[in-house]
Amino acid sequence: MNISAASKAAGLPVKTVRYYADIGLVEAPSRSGAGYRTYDDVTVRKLVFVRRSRAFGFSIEGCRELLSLYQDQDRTSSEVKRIASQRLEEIEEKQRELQSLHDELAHLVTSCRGDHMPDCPIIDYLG
Amino acid sequence: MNISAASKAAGLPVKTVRYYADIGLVEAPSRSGAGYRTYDDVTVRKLVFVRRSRAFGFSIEGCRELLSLYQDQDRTSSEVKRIASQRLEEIEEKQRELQSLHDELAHLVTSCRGDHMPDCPIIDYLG
DNA sequence: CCTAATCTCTCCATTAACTGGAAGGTCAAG
DNA sequence: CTTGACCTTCCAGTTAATGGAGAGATTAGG
Repeated sequence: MNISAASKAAGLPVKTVRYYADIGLVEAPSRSGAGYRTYDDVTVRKLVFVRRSRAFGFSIEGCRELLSLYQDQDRTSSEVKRIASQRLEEIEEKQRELQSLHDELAHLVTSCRGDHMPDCPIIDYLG
Repeated sequence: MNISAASKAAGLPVKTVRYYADIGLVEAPSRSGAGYRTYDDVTVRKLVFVRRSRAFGFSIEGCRELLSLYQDQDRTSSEVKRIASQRLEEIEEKQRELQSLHDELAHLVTSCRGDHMPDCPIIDYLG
């Protein structure tokens, strides 16, 4: 499988597929005579794994950790659960931040008349 | 006012204060004989303005735009409101994303037993 | 077999918004 | 006069890719 086929199979851009091998997130693929990367199904499955993990907002380092559990026959589900719970808490923290940001900004936007006059509670608040 | 005083007054790190002048977000401060930056109240107020705008998640370019409205006597509140509303929508979009992420991950975490066995619905989902 | 289009390669630069650190000059206190 | 705090510039690094140049490889059509 050349890189563009792997890219399609994994649902990731070609550049990203190369990048993930460059940083050692997945193993470097073997090369054809002309130096073309040749991907196998195992690596493609890891790429898919990384794509899904990234979609949950895991950092590359987090993906590295998850990948090693993915490949570890002796893992315990509690290890995985711990990592996922941690990420869940980060998401919840972010949600709280965003909520208060939202409420404050929404309040300001509501109180702004939005007319042709310069007076503006939003600007007043910021300044 | 030397940079550390301005930094404290603005509530921003010294490095950031320098940076904001470097990128032309606020005007470059005058210099003392020895080359020390000397800040005045007007610039400090703009730095505060930028800090608050950044806290709402406005990009530097967004801050630039807001700052120019801040200083524009002929602005209309509708311009400000438009920009703020736009940011509000971005926040809401982000909230929706985060919510579905949260729900999906929470579901997985809940369904994972978190014991000493390797079987794990989280890993299964990702792989 | 030739050519044009498509793939692929490597390497370098860029993005956003800072942050960290090195090497060195300045200033105020004791 | 020295110590320590403060200031300067410049360069590098952070995250996770992405864009592009320039060059080689492969494939499809004629």
